[in-house]
Amino acid sequence: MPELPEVETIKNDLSILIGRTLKAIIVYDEAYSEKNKTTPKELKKLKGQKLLQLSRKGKYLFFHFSKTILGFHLGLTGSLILLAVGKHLDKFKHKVLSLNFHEMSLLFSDMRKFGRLFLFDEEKSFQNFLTDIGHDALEIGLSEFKEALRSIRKPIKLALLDQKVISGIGNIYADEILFRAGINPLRPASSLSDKELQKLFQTMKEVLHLAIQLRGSTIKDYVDGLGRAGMFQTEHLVYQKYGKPCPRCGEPIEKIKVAGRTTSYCPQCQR
DNA sequence: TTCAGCCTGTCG
DNA sequence: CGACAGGCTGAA
Repeated sequence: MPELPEVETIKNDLSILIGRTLKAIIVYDEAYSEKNKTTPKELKKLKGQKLLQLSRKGKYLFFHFSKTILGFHLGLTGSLILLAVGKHLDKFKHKVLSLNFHEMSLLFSDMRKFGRLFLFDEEKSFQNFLTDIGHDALEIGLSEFKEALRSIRKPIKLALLDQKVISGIGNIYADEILFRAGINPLRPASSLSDKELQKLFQTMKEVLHLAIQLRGSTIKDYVDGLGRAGMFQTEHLVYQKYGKPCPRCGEPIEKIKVAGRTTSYCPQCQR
C-alpha cells in the first residue's frame, strides 16, 4: 500500500508526537512482532523514552527515541493512526501494537501482516540499514538518478520499483510516472536517452510532490495518520485503468505483467 | 531472474 | 470458487 507519498503524509501527520515521552506500549499481536524478530520484550524497552524526531527513507518510517530507533515498513496494508487516549479500539481490525503518549496514542494495525518492524539500539546498525536502501526518490538529484539507471538493463519499470536503486516508488506511482513521462515500461533502463532520463526525473518529482500535496492515493485501505483517505487517486491516469481510453490519445490502456506486477500503460503514448 | 510464499479481504 | 491486490524475501 503505502508508497513514498503516503508514508510522507503519515510522517507529517505524526509530527505532533515529537517531544513527547512514551508512557506505555501495548503489543496486541505477539506473533507479528516475533515474526519480525522484534520481541514484545524488546519493544517494551521503548517505554519511558522521549520521541526526538521522525524520519523517512523510501517507504520506511523511523521513530527516533532517546536511546532506540523504531522503524516501520507498512507493507501493503499497514496503518499508523493517531487516536485520543481512551478511544475504543475494537473497531480496528488486526491491531499489532499501540504506542501511548500523554493524551494520545498511536495504533499500528496491518490487515495482511506484510508490514515489518525494526529496532535499532545503535546508530551504527541504523546507518548500515539506511545504506542498503537506495536513494530516496524525493532526495535524489538528477546526476545520481542518471547514474543509477544508466547501467541497468532490466525494464525501466522494474528499475523504478527496485528499492535498492531508488526508494519510495511502488506500483501505482511507477505506472503514473511512466505514463506522464511518455516512456514505455518495458524499455531497458539503459536504453533511455539523456533527454528521456531528464524528462523521467522531472516527472517523478512532479508526480510525487503532487501526490504528497493531495495526501496520497487511497485505492482501498490506505488512510493517513489521522485515519483519513488520500485524494491523489482522483488524478490517476493509467493505474488500473486498463481497457479504458487513454486520456491523451483515446486508444485503450493496456494491461501487461512486468515481473509479476500488473502494469497499465498506453502503447501509443509510451514509447 | 523468476516465482512461490507470506496473509487477509474483496470482487467477479 | 479462483483471481487478484499498494511489497519484499529468499530459494530454485
